[in-house]
Amino acid sequence: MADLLKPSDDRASLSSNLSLILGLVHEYRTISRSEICRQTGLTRSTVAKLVTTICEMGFAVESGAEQIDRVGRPSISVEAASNLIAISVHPEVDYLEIKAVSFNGQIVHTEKVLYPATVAPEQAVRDIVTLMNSVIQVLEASEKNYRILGAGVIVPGQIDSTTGVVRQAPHLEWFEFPIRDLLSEALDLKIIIGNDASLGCKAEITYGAAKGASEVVYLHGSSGLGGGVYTGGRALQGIGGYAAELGHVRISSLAQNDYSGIPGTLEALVRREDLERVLGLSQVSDEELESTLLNQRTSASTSLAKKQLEALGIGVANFINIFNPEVVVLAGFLSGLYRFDQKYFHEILRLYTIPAALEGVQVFVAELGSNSLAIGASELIFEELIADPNAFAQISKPKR
Amino acid sequence: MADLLKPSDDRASLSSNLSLILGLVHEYRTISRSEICRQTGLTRSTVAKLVTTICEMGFAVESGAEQIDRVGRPSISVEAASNLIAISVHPEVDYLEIKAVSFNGQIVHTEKVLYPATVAPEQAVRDIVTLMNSVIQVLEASEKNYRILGAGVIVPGQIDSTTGVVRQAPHLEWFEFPIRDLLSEALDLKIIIGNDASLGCKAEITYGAAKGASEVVYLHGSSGLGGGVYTGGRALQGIGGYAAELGHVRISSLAQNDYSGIPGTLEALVRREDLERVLGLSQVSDEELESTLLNQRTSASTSLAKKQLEALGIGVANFINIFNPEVVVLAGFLSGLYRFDQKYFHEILRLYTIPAALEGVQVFVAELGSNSLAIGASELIFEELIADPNAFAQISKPKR
DNA sequence: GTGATTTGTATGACCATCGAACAAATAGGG
DNA sequence: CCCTATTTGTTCGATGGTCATACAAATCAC
Repeated sequence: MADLLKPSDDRASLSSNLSLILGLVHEYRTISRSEICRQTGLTRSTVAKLVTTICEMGFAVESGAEQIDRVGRPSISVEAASNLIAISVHPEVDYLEIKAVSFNGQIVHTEKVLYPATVAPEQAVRDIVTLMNSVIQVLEASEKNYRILGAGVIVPGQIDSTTGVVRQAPHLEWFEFPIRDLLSEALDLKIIIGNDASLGCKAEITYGAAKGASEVVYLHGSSGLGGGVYTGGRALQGIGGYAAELGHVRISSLAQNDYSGIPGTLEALVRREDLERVLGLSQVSDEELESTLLNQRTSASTSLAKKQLEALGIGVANFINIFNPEVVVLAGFLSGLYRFDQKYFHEILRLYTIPAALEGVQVFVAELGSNSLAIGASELIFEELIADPNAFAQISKPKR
Repeated sequence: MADLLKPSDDRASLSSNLSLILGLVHEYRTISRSEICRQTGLTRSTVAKLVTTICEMGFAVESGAEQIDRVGRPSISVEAASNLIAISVHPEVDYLEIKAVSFNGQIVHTEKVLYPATVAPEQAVRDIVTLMNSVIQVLEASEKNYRILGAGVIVPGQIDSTTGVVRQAPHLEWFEFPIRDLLSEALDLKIIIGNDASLGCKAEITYGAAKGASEVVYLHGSSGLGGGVYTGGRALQGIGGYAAELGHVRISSLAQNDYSGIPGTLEALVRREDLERVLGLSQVSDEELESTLLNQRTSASTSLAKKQLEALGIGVANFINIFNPEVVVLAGFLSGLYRFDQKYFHEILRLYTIPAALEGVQVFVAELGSNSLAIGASELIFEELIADPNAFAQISKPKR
């Protein structure tokens, strides 16, 4: 049970209709007041009052009416503020990338550093701090009156989001590293960390291939194989936040290990590097890998791709039986693998799923490109804003 | 997005604090007003008013103070009404059982019919109607002023709960059978159908081994192998309600099929009938099976049990990686299998899980015995009452 | 222009909840 | 046995978010 439930807030994140509307404004970037009425079921008077509040708080602006061509008085448009910024921080094996994302979904600034070799986490933190300071300087120098709300860190590995500790990120070789506190101390900024695949999933649901879906299984293939799951419109967290480790699900009796040392798992059987090797590639982008895979089919590459597709299909079939999702999103190099032979993939699904669970499922490739993770990371911060706008309001509203 | 969101109701089931309190009363059977204040965070005045409303509606009664031995004025106890009844209906291969469950959790009446052979679904419906009428008659003859709110049907198979259709129940040999509408028409009663394992899971979470846990994986082994999952305190449904088919998750490359024709799944590898055969038993209860398994260990039975335990362990390990649950509940004959060699089972878990996901997990055997499913089915009805008490209030409250 | 339609605005009313003040009921100590 | 501290129930006025109503404004179609 909820130990201490304050009067008006329900257990969910949307404490009030203020949050509800603010969320809509953020989601749609710009939305008319009448549309807000329709979506929320609130009356015009209530919406008017709440929208005014949101604008007074500086989270949105009312602009002149937009849509025409319809009978009736045109409705006022509400636009998400463009000066509210959440920063996404993405440390990877061979680079460090920082992007500034505005509340209305624009990437307003990007900085990137390439790493020739793996760096220790302490060094990475130092690099993040210098790069962040540079970003902050640029933003503050602008005339647009930017306001930085916080930063979301994209971690390719298992994290404890409540403590802000990276538990293990095998590729980065980070283990039990308290990155959140280190960063928030050094930068005096709200920091939230998130798993890379979960953030990609969040972004695809909010703005991409799975837009609006409430039951989503997302699989992201890069060097490893990560996953994200939404059920009932909420991210699958688990008790410690380690849920949705879909790459480490065992689907075969084979002895081949994955990066976490578990044999016969999806990650052990569907490997980007094996595809690269059989195609004679190395260090290529997902797009290059895909085009080579699709256009230069050899018997060796076809055989491998089909083997991987079968494994992927069995894995996805399991997830369909488990989650009965509305949408399955394949991201990273999995998009290309899927496009290699969609028909075969769907055959595998039919073979290994309960018919009832399969029937509503749609399989999509990811839509959002390189900004997907950054947008997901920015949502970490913006979700907090939306859940409790008052905490972020600059001008404290006059008491009475 | 919620299409039409009425002012005060949030998207969750708990529309108001009235529901919140009614849910507490139901969960605790009897709870003091001061305890309600603590649990909800509402003020005494508000709780007083809401509790009065609940009592006026006939869903609870206020009895004299109970607890003593503490300083201060003793708090008034609120008891869930004992005359509100939800009926559970359980058609199985070899029997049909109906139980009447009161709002305060008592089984007030039971009727059971044995089936020598499988019956057609149409015949089963006729039997249910006659048996239900008998139950209704008994209850109405009582002086306790029983009020039947509806019936929950326990289905051992896949169902569409929104349409009330049994999609496929292989053991019963029921396919695409609209049992809800047939029953509600014949009985003029609210009918809700649920999957057996999901209902068992619900019961164990509300009153059993997983009490109070929000992230639970439940596995029930009988003739087949069913599952139930709770995440974020809510049942995993999926888009069509077919989620949590944990028995049909493939974990091995073996060719052995399960009841749904999928090879290498948990259900195909962990089979009650195989255990019975190796022990020279047939048609025994779970308790008998367990005691024989534990006390008469032969090399053949040990080898089989260990093989099954390994398969079960791999399956559960997968679910741990996927859900990062707080509690795993093993029910049916799986309890006995687990008790056969817990240590071995946990070794398997360590082998096939991500350490971070495993660390918070507790494995329990089911606590509730034969009434578990009936209680889960009754919850189907009582949850509706709790979500919208006004719809069930007999005396329409005076308008002003 | 006129009417129909849709939306914004202003105002009063409603209702759930809070907060404060007081009464009631208990335990423990002198 | 009375007094105090503590906890809870009760009452009543205040608050604040939302609704409903009436009216004004802005657009289209004729």
